[in-house]
Amino acid sequence: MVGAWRCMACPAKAWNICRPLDEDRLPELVKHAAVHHWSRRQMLFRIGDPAAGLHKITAGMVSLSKPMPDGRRQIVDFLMAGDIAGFMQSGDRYVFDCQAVTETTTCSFDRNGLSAVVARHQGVAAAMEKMMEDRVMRFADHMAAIGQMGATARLAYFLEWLSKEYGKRGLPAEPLALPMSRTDLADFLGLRFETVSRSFKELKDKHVLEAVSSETVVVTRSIGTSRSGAHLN
Amino acid sequence: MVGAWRCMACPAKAWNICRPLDEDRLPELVKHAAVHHWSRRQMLFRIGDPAAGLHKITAGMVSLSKPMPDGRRQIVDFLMAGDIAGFMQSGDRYVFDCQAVTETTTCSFDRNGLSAVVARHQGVAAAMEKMMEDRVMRFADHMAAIGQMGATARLAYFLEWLSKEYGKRGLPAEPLALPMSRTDLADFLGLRFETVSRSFKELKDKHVLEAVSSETVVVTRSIGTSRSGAHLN
DNA sequence: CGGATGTTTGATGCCGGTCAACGAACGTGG
DNA sequence: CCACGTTCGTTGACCGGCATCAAACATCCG
Repeated sequence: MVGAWRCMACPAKAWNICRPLDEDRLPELVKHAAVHHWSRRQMLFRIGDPAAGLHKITAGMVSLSKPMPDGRRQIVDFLMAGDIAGFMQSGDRYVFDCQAVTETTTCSFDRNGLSAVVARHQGVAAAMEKMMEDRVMRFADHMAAIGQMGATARLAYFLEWLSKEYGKRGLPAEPLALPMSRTDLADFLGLRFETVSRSFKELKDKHVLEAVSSETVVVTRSIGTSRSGAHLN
Repeated sequence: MVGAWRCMACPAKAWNICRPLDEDRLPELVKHAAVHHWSRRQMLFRIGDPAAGLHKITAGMVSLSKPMPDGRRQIVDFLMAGDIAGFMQSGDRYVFDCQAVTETTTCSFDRNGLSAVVARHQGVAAAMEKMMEDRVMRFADHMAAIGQMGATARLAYFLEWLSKEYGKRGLPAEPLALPMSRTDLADFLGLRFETVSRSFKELKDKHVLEAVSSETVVVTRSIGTSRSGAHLN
């Protein structure tokens, strides 16, 4: 349970379901919410778990993934401040694994409570719908990247996306923080972690990137227009 | 414009937006609809076109795809009887290319007219939402297949999916019709058409398939459990 | 029949997967 | 504080799967 006064300081207040609610209405939503904190690698939920609630990320990053029968996994998305994890469900079960990539705080909503708010506020319902649409389009883009691009181009596409996401949230994109491991990145891009590492090297050699550290880089040339690695695959 | 009496014979009546409407309510929806016919390879709409309407497929098959800057394309989905193309939009523009794979007939709805019906009927709104959810999950599955599976496993996964889709619609799944070209299949699976052809051969050699013709096969062994080609990639 | 289109099959090469070794960063315990 | 183990990222060597280039074949249709 959260006091609505807290929301005024919440960095995710300006996004999706909270955005359309003014100070008077916010308590309706907030009374169904609780702040949670998750440590690195902790699972927020697993595929097949009863879909207890939705987690709106207020800080940090989580991954959504599908495990494969042979132990591999496909990370389908990285979610950041303002995004909501767990609103996708089949029956009343979660359909993805959700794992904290960094230390993460969430504002977690009871499903039924949120449904009530959605039913009462057109703006909130529209926000939910828009999130779903955005996710479909994003999945399609990602699918196209994995299906059609070579390794280096996939990485470039990812860096460009990440940079934009940081920009939307007012986070610094230069240097660009890469909080996820090489393995996470590989599972996201449909590659092995060694290949991800080599692709970083190629971007550095082509002077598209400068490495500050293994988890921070500076993009020195516009990736989208440089067509870097676009000849691959 | 369609007479509601026609709907009684429509094979797609039992799906999504038409399903929740009884004979009395159907005309509300139908007055915004028009039957269209599309020939093989014809574009229903292109990415970036003003999103004029939604096309509910009553017979045939269409592909949804994203063109890449270098001329390649990623087919993100094949839609069949009962599915709706064109409800995904960014602003008021279509976000995919939609092309007829086979001769196709659609029942096409004016967007504003449909919106009015959606606003008035909870069942129709729920149907739209469910379609969106299903698409997200399907895209995630497809992404995982492309990202994690080898060529032959991807093909097997596709055949299994197609078989199920036919089953849902009461279409014969044995023999299994493959109306799309090898190129379409390649664009869907993130492969080249030669590789698709070779993967078919491998499935035949492993006695998972029997080829009736190049566009009709018989699945002789359960693909899902055979783990065919699952060792690849 | 001849041309266009689509599928199969072969030969070859390269991208990325696999296996392995090494180094950097970090935490723990002596 | 340093020795040690663990985890993660990098780099190298090698190889296999898929792309590429090419040719033969099948099917359809004017």
